[in-house]
Amino acid sequence: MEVSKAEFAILTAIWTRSPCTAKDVVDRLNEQDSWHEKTVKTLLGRLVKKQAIAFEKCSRHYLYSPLIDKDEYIVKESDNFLKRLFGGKVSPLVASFAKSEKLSQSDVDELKKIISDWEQSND
Amino acid sequence: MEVSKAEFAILTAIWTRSPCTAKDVVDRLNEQDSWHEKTVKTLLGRLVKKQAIAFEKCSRHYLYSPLIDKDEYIVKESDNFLKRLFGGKVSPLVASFAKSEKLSQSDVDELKKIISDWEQSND
DNA sequence: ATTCTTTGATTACAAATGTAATTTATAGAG
DNA sequence: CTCTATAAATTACATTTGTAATCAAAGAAT
Repeated sequence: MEVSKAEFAILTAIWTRSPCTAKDVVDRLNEQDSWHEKTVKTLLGRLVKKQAIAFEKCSRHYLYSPLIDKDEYIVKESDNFLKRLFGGKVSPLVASFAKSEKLSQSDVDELKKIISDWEQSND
Repeated sequence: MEVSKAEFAILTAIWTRSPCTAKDVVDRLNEQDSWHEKTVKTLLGRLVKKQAIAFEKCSRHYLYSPLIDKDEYIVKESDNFLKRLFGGKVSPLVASFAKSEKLSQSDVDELKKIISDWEQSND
């Protein structure tokens, strides 16, 4: 199942805290960018149709909840992306970032931590 | 400037070796997947219109070349992707991969190499 | 109970995308 | 010099996407 970029933004807002109303989603999104309420409603409908989210009626308004797991979805998306651009591996992406001076010391520190944790659990 | 996924596949084939003919692109793509010649021609046309590639006539057929730099484009795309899904940083992506058991020993080795190179040039 | 207001449902619509078929021009064959 | 095969240009068309406006139903206010 595929969600578009705009739909993904909606989904992210729902992942943040759910169940939530359409209004909640609009408000949450508008902390960052400006979304028209009608647009958000449309996208919520599309996400429901795609079975990415579900809703339950609560008197006059709906409460939306995710049907797909955030981590799972994000890993799948990342995997697709890496396949398209980097032969499916993370390191070429990191290398590319390093090469274009987009790695900070804190990025590197975090990477080192991730690696040491990985090594810890892979002995 | 934006290129779609299908257009990106074409562009990648052109980056591999250029200048090259439409036929070259089709052949190169068909080593992996199956692309219809007409589809490839359409996409070449769209890439020309977007000024992502250029062509020069060589008697009856065209020779295509990229107008945008591969590394630059890939970094920009990666940056956009990371912004959308990971707050713009690489480490959360790597962490996500680690968590879902998608990191191999060789990936980790490569990451360590990238990090040590980075530290070398950032003292 | 009737009207207003809010919220979900339906409809709209252009641009982008994937996927090709048809038309046209032209280099090469005879 | 004419005909044909091939490559590029043009046209096609359904689907997806972004972005809303309009329609309809159901509580809330009076």
